[in-house]
Amino acid sequence: MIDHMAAVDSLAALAQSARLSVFRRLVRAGPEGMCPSQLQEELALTPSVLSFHLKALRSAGLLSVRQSGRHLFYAADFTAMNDLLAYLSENCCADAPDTASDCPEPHACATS
Amino acid sequence: MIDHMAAVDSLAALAQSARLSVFRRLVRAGPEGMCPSQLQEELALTPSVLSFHLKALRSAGLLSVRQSGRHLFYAADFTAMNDLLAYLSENCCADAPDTASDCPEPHACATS
DNA sequence: CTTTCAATTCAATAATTCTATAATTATCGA
DNA sequence: TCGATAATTATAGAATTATTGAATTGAAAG
Repeated sequence: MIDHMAAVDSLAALAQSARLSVFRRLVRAGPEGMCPSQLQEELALTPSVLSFHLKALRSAGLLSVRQSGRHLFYAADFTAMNDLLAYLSENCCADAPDTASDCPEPHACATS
Repeated sequence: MIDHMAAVDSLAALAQSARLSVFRRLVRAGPEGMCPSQLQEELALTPSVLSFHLKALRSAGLLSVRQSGRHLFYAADFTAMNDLLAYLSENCCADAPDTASDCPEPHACATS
């Protein structure tokens, strides 16, 4: 579902203050997504900084983009996010089954 | 439960190949944890590199340490991990409630 | 007390990543 | 077509982070 390298890339993409804010805003926004100008205003980022960070999130596979006229709509990729969350908790306590009773259940979030 | 800065720090700690391997190995190991010498052998890391990365994970609050004789035991902090997972999926699709039907359920993993 | 083993620290170098500014591409409406 | 808006790209300098190998601390065993 996701490999080690992809997980590192996703985590690196999220491991930056502005990018984490952007991603969380888009998670909140849902599948409709938002365009850079809205994000820019809400999060107080300059266009080029926002673009730089959107590109990083997109390269990591965490965002999808669609165009509508001169607006772009970025949306969180919920499958990618859920894969990442699953990867982090995978095999939780496999070597200590006695304590594994309340390990995390798999995530699932809207994809459409 | 976790704030923005703590989330960035945790993500940055995990966003590195060796560190992600160490963390996942410790997640698998459960609350008992493992000592650096075991990790070093299993993951093929030099002592100083391992120490460097363990320190980074510990600084981010993702690991706990206990001493036993001349061995240290590092263990994943499951509460910290679950807080991070929850932070990433928090308010998922809040702005698009129609599509939020299958948003992630909260995580919970062994802490003792 | 000396040796050995576990683990960390330190200093130097190498590599990556962030920010800011300026310039560029593309779309829409008058 | 021209001007304005949406967004990206380019580039360079600053800052952060990773790797290496040697030196160091500390506990345990003989």
